Amino acid sequence: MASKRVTLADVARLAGLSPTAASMILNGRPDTRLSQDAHDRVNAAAATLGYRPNVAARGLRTDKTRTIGFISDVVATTRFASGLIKGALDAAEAAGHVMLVMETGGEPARETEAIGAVLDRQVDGIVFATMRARELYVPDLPLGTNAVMLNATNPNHSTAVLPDELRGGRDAVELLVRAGHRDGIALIGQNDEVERDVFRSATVARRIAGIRSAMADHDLAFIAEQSIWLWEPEDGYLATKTLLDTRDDVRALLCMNDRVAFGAYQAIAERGLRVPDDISIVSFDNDELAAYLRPGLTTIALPHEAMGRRAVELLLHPTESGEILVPMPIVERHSISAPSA
Amino acid sequence: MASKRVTLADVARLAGLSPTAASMILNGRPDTRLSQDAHDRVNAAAATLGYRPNVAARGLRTDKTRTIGFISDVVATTRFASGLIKGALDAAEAAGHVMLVMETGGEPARETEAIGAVLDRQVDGIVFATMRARELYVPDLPLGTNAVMLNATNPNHSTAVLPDELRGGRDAVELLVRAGHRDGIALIGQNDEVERDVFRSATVARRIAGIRSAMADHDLAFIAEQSIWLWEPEDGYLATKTLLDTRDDVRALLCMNDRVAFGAYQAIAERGLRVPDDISIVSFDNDELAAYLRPGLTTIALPHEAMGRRAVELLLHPTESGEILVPMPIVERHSISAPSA
DNA sequence: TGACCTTGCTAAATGCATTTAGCAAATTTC
DNA sequence: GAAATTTGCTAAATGCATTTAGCAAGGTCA
Repeated sequence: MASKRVTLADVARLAGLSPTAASMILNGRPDTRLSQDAHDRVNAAAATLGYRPNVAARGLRTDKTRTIGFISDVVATTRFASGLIKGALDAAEAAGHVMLVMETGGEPARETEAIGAVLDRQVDGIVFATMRARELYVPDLPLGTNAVMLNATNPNHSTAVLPDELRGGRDAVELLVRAGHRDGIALIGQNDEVERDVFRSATVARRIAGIRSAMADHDLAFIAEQSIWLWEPEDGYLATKTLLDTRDDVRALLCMNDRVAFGAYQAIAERGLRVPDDISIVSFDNDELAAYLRPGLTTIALPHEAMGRRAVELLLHPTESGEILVPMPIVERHSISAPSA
Repeated sequence: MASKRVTLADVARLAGLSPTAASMILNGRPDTRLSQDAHDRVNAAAATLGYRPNVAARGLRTDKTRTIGFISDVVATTRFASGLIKGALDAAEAAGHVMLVMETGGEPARETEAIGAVLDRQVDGIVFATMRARELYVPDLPLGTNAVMLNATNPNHSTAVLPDELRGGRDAVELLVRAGHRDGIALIGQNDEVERDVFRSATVARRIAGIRSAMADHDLAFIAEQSIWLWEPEDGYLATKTLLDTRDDVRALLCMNDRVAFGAYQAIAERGLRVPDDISIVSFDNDELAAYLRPGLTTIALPHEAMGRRAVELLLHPTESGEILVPMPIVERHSISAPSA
């Protein structure tokens, strides 16, 4: 039959002391005047019995549960941003916390329910994450609940961990320029809606702002901008196909993400051209696809894991607030070469 | 200032009744003899105050927390199997439970720690998941803790949710046969280690067993078997390239997974051949890649979400035990056609 | 009218760890 | 040697919901 749980009282009894003493010793209370002998006896007793404090009972008293809530729209669900969870999980584990994961599909009702559910379990804080960085609706939280936004922003909760897209956008252009590209650069995935922000993402607008500012700094202009609404492989394929139908002076493609670049590869191959000899490509995200492509795709990575980690660290130790910008690593593979003469 | 939590006592006071009455009414106890009037007053009071039971306090008493533990090696982490989590999360939400997610990287020490952590939080049950279905080491659990294996097996915990790979393997062959393929079928990804099982996966051995049995039923034989160790795009590319170098009668490829098939597409395109006109391809997993490929890849899907859902349902309502085989859906896209004459 | 139910409700115990208040013995201080 | 500290430890309260045991008022049966 199920062996009963070992309680603090059991430990105290075995050590020949009161639960009070046992509690103080096991929690390492500093000012206590308990003897060394008492310490030894309690520690020994706890060890022999394999004592583990009941988190519920402790939480009832202290309001701390070493548990954090991770509420996201579709992060866990989708393969795109699962790095956010991984990073958060790592940081939580490192801090001796566990994570309650919830998905709301972005629906306000489920979101409210999710917040209630984690609050009922007295979480020490909540991370709100979104897949595509955007302004997130967050119902009022009881005062004193701390929260951090992950890949999201919200007017009521200023601490937000975001990728440094402005810098990332600049880096993508720099990569091309440094390889010698000046003419024949086209942009695939430009999108007014995105530039005007809001709908899709709070940060992708910055990506393109970075791109444009770096282009301007180098006195360059795109020879074409293929605007597409969705950024899936199919869209990238079509846009690139159209582009190649129209012009024959394309030497480099700046794709708004790796899935678009994936489609661009297909269109380029179909035309009998080669990456990077005929056309260089640089892109964003460092999706798993980027490594699978032949040749490997050079891309500016979305630092999902680092962001997830940072969010949890900030939740547990709020050392700074406001927008925390995490650098986007440059992942160089083989899709960029010097332009052919 | 932080508004105090509303407790059951508050509700009782407002309703002019004892906490006992309030508790019984809110929990819908059947045999109670409390008046309709009392019911109404308590419900009204709970509603006006926005009362939410403290899960820790309740758990202390009842040992039920409406929380389940999801312990995996690298499932959350990796994009491959995130569907397992999604399905589990859905089922948990549907049952009014929340999920504590932990990742152990497959390390026994972290695994033991994770089990301790979720047990400390009095979870109602634990789902143990692995990315690649395999026999999973699970430290002893206190008796009475229920557990189900997800995409994994374990001698001590018989309830295991697995994909029906045997059937899936057969279906892949059927797809080819039904399209008219009899000759010129090659297998990419055969691997003795896998067939002998254990190391890689408890279920992939069944996949290939299914393939072989269906081939035998139709009196067919592979014209070639390219054995590869890893099943990544690069490996599939190389294996297919080698195959095409050796023979020119290849009409159909049975790839052990979509990443291998992805590599096969690359090798086929490089040779100036076309899918499916020159070579049909069928594969396994229904990785996101499968939809991105041109033409779309027909594949036997790993039913991750359905599996995750099933595992949680079984954990909460153990209606059956042993191996629960979840069917692998056939996802038909455009990589199979009748063999050219 | 007295024994026995019902009905409608509540007091108090319980689960477990933490924490406040404080007691008794030993030691120090003047 | 009496008063004041210090040392070492504990009783009891607390947080919150659930649950067992049982009470008082009104009704029924004979």
